[in-house]
Amino acid sequence: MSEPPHILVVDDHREIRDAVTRYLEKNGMRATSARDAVEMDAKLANGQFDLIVLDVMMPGEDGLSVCRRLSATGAIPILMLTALGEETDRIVGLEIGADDYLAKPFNPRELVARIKAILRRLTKAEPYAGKLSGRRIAFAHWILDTDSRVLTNEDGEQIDLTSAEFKLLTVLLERPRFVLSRDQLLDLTAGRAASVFDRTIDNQISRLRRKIELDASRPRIVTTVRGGGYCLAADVHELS
Amino acid sequence: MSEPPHILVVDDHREIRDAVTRYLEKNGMRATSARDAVEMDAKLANGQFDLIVLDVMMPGEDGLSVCRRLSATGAIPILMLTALGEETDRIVGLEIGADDYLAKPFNPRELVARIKAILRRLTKAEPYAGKLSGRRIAFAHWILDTDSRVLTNEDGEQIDLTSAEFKLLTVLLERPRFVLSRDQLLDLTAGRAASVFDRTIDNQISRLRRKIELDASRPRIVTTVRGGGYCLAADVHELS
DNA sequence: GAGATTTGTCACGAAGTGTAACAGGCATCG
DNA sequence: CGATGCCTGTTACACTTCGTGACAAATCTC
Repeated sequence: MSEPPHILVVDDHREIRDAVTRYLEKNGMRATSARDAVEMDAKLANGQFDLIVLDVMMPGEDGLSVCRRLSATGAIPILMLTALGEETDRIVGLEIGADDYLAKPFNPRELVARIKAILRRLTKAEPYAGKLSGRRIAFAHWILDTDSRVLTNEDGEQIDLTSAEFKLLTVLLERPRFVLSRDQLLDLTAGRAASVFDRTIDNQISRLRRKIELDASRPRIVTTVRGGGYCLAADVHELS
Repeated sequence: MSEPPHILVVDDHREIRDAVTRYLEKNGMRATSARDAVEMDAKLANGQFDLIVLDVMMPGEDGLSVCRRLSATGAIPILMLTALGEETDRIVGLEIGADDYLAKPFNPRELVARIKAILRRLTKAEPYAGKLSGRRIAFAHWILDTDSRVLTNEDGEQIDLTSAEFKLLTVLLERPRFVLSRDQLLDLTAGRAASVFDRTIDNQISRLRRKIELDASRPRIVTTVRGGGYCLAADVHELS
């Protein structure tokens, strides 16, 4: 989530929708709103969202049903808005699948805090080395220990990687033989967007090659795709 | 938990304590109250409680500190009460260990709902690897005895840790492979916020490495994440 | 309360990273 | 085939972030 998180606000009351989206935007998030379940589905189909703020009481398909439906796939976290009444107990009680809920009337500040808490919980759940954490990954003539960030070759020679090099290599290793643009790499490694003439990735690739290629002037492991980006050109497999 | 759950309410305001305990009892729970951390400790020592409702702002040891202390053992779930202000973000941001929080002024009904939610969550899904409760923790080539604060390696060699080193190591061991910022580390170990150019954590990391790393100049157990913080890069498991 | 140990702060050198600049390579077009 | 312009690799350098020795303050021990 390098970009500001994108929140979809689903509520049938115009005032609430507007107030919430405005407040979220004021707090550095992007916000889109939908009036009901149908509109929500349409927007979900098109855009990429990080979280849904969902009102329970809605005409048409109600919030509980929507929540059940969405959480079945587990694809997107949900924060429910409820009128403080019987429903609260039900939402909490039934494990509908919402990640949190907030009773109306609520303090917008708390809404933001809880949204952030959910997002943080989710992103934080990912350890530093990503999916490869705690493993040993073999590729080309190297074995990477994703804990200690050390590369070992067949001769037992060891090379330490810096944080940036390690992160870059990890991102590549997770997608072998797949071309990643500089933009994607920068996003995936540093979580930021590239400025116009950004040579950061080129440089890091250069530094990485110096460490892992047999002949850095003729790279075989991390290859350049002209006009495209870079690509890890090797088989990758995990060791026990 | 076949018996009604027993809740300990810790708040320095008499009215809140009384109102909350009354409300909890009306909802089928047992409730006991404590005025401050000292009284809380006394009651904890005697009775058996299922959950603590803990106010952040208290004279004497404050709620954050108490929470940190209690959650280190992981023995009892905590719901924090906060004035909606700066602290909310901090509580949510740092992994203080609270299971949920509620902003004042709150609806008592919501308090009950959240308490029930926590209790339900806990009785249901136990397998949470985060907190360490065992007294012998194995990681890398070491075994840490959390009672005596002694590290033992495979050769039987023993190393004493100072309390700061021990606390730091413990905090890291509870979150293997997660990057913790200096701010978080300082907060979690010492319970204070970092001043602008605070090198306290750097130093403690340095001292810890000297004791636990094979080659302190090339750390493999506690790795540095540039711009991020530090990370425990090893498997951690409790022994018996 | 003196001495030992532990901990926090300062300072400075070392290492890592981003940006700019430039050089060389490759493609396109005439 | 040569000129032109874009893309990439690499060096150099500035700037930031880290590691750690030294010392002072705080804490513990006896």
